[in-house]
Order: sequence, then structure tokens, then C-alpha cells
Amino acid sequence: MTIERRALGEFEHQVLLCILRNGSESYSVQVVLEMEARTGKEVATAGVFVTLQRLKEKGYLEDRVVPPGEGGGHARRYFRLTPAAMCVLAESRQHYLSLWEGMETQLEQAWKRSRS
Amino acid sequence: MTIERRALGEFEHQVLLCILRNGSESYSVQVVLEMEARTGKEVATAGVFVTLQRLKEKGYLEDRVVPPGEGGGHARRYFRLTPAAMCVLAESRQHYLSLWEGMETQLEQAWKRSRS
DNA sequence: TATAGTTGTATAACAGTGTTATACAACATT
DNA sequence: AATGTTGTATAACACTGTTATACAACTATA
Repeated sequence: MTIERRALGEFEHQVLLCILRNGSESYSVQVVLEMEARTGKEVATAGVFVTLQRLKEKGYLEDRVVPPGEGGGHARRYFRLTPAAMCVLAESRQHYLSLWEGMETQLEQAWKRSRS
Repeated sequence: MTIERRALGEFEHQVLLCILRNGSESYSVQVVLEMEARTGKEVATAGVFVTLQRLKEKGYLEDRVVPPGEGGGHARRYFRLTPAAMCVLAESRQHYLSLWEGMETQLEQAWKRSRS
């Protein structure tokens, strides 16, 4: 058995990117809003929540609970990427690019061919 | 309920790309070899097989059985992409690019920051 | 003609990821 | 006290990925 890092699912991948994009830290609702803004589709909070937990278990996220400020409200759990997460993101980026290498034009040609 | 095409899983995505890359048609073993050549990792035939079946059920692949030629051997089941498959590939490509837009440099910077 | 080897198809079982429904906790408003 | 809002949390289920295993058709070799 080799020590192997499992690949991320697409949704996990997306959640990590949104946290990174939001700045250093994000909590669940921020991630949901960021994802919706970027995809144009509705995103369920619970789905993001479960994914945040699983990513934490796998060592890709660290979290801290921030108590409500002076304005009151509910405490929030903020997540930030670990170095392992950035590493796996970079790797999966390379993987993706190599899979698609030269395929963009080929897909377009195949598409035209299929309509003629 | 809107008529919605489910997103592809990453492995499904990869299988479609490999068939497209191999030319117009491929059968299971060809896909396995193509994937191994591209990723450098071993790929289980059964995994590819199940995925080919599922992609066919979803309307992304069409298949035909080709009897053994003069040299003999086992009959092969060849698969080719449907227009729907090319369409979903193109869409998921756009989706991916928009998710990563501007993130490559940001990931690099976050990475450096985390080591300082 | 047995026996073993090769290639390719096929299915079942299970683990991992994605989605939905639901509950709950803390605070604000009326 | 009752209601609304925001955010956390869990359970259940469907879908995707992986592994183990069986089987079918042919080849080679003794």
C-alpha cells in the first residue's frame, strides 16, 4: 500500500476554490453565496456544510469558531485551506490540463463532423 | 422539475475524453490503455466497463458489437460519443474554466504565503 | 483433446461523493 | 410569548468510483 492522496470530487474541488477566492477564511453561508454567484445556480447550504466537514476530516481544511460580535447573531465556524489542500488543488489542476491537452479544437471538429 | 442534464463525474468525463481522443470509436481495453498512458497510473478494466455502461444508459454513448476478424479473437463492443456527450463536455469545460478564472496565480500566492 | 493462457465482456458488492429533508440553537423583532 | 432570521448539525438516500469475481471465445502447446 502506497501513501496516496485521494482525488477530490468536483464539488469538494469547487468548495475549496470558493474559500480561497473569498480571502483567507470563509464560513458556510459565504461559500454558498460565492458558489451561487459563480455558477448562477442555487446551492443547498446543507450540501456545502457536509462537504466542509468531510474536507476537514481529510485534512484539507482547518476551522475555528468565531463568537458573535457586538451586533449579536449566531456564532460562525470559519474554515481555511491547509497547505495539503493547496497542493492537491494544484495537482488536480495539472491533471485536468493534461487530460484536455489539445482536445478543445478536437471537440469542436468532432461536433461539426457530427452535424454534417 | 426542470429538464436538467446531470453533471458528469470526473471519471466519466475522463472516459469520454479518451474515446474522443482515440478517434471515432473505442472499446474497453483501448480506453484503459489510453487512460493509463495519459495519467501514468493503473486503471481497472472493470471500472471503465461499468462507466461505459452507465454513460450509455444516460445517452452519452452509442455502441455496436464487432465480431472478430480473420485473425480470430473475442468480439469487441465499440463505443462512440453522441452529440449530447460532446455538448455536455463543452459545457463542463466552460464551467471549469470559469471556476478557475484568475485562480492560478492566486493559488500560487496563497501557497507562498502559507510557507512564510 | 485436454490443459493452460490470453483477451475481452459482464455483474455484484461496497466505498466515497453529492443531494435533500429535517432538526436545532442563538439571537432579534413584534 | 410568539415569530422570524441566521447559522450549525445530522440522517437518509441517490449517484459515482472501485474492487473482486465470473464467464465466454478463442489460441497455443503438450
